[in-house]
Amino acid sequence: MTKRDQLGNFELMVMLALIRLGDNAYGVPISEELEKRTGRDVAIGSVYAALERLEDKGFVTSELGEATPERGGRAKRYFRVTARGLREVRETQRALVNLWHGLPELEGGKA
Amino acid sequence: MTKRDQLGNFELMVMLALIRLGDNAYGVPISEELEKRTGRDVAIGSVYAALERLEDKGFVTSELGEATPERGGRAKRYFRVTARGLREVRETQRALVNLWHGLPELEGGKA
DNA sequence: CATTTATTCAAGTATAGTGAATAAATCACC
DNA sequence: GGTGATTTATTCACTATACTTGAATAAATG
Repeated sequence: MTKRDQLGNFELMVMLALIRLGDNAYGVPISEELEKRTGRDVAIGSVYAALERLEDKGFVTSELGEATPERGGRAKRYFRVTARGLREVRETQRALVNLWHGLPELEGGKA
Repeated sequence: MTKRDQLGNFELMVMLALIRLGDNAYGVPISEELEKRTGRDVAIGSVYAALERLEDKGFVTSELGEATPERGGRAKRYFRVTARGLREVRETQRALVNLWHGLPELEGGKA
């Protein structure tokens, strides 16, 4: 019955990319950041799907960027994490770190 | 078409509990370890389901315990992580740590 | 056969991955 | 100044995989 709205693996990664990107967090750079730091291919569609779920859960908010930049292309939709979202990220991080802390098999993954 | 067999969030946690438990890794203590370190309720059925997926992926192996212990109850099924499983855990850990490394919002989650 | 300890099953919901379609802006050209 | 090509970005429809839950089953002992 618990409706806990936990973070999935990919959702957590998206949240972390979002935090790092700050004011420049929208679809494309989020995707690039994930590829760069994880070394895995990231389908952009997955990113948007995760962002939508996260917004539904109240972990991020979004707003459209300015309507007429001096380049071609559609307007960007900027995302930012909410206080609740940040709390949830910390919570998930804490759980993981508790689980792997002190395991000699997992050295080098430090902080 | 990519069949990458990545670790889900819960699967990762189960793997970590498995590593920590060593020779005593079977359903019940795995579940307890998870509850203890994450602070979240864990349905034992979820643990078994994850273990089965992990075994399918070649990340863990299992074998039945001795048939006649001096207590009631069915025989235990012991699990252990494979070399490939350990590699995958390290890989996932590395990706996460890369993503949160250096973010001031996430201090205190150290190693 | 009652009790204990443990695993398995079935069926539902949630999360993730993919490729193609659509949207909204600028630019070049006449 | 209207039209279509180009650019940048988001959305959609579907499929696949992961997770959850509660109840059922299994295998041992007293």
